[in-house]
Amino acid sequence: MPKTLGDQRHDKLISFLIEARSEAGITQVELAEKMKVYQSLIARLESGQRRVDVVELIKLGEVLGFDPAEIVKKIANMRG
Amino acid sequence: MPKTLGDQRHDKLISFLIEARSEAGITQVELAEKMKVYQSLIARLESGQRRVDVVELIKLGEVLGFDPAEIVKKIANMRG
DNA sequence: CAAGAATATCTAAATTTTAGATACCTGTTT
DNA sequence: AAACAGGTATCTAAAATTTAGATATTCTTG
Repeated sequence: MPKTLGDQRHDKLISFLIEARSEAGITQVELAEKMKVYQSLIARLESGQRRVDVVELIKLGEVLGFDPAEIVKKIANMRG
Repeated sequence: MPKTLGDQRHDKLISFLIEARSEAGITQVELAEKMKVYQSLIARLESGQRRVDVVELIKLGEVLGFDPAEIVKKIANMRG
């Protein structure tokens, strides 16, 4: 298992991303298409088996319509 | 070379991180110690050969004393 | 220019990520 | 209840990335 994983903040990030996709009303397959990756990758991402890099978070924000800085602010205030 | 690399936003992120360490007045070795990684890893990071994950950015903010949300906001407003 | 500090580069091993296939739900239709 | 469908999760092997550690290079500053 990757390293940053298991960190509370990573978990929070993940649940935020899942929520964001849900609110955007699109499926993993659709999100994958827009991000030009495979659905299995999105599944792994959302199940916390993969880290999210900063630029990727920004891209996800563009696709799903959320403000990446917002979520960073939220999770930054948690204890690791 | 990693994927997100070469992205303008990644480059901007990197230069911000370098600047932040410089302002914090610590060396790569010291930063590495605080982050519990090797100096070579910090060097790779700062030379843009490695992605920065979201939780890592937050930790860097804690160690170097910057607001991670701030930098995300800044670079999010650039074109990829 | 020498000495030391700081940063960069290299390599091989370890870890992680990926595509692609396939399996697993959870409804729904017949 | 069986067959189907849409959506998500899991598996595997290959590809890509990351890492530690060693070593080299590049500053500084006396």
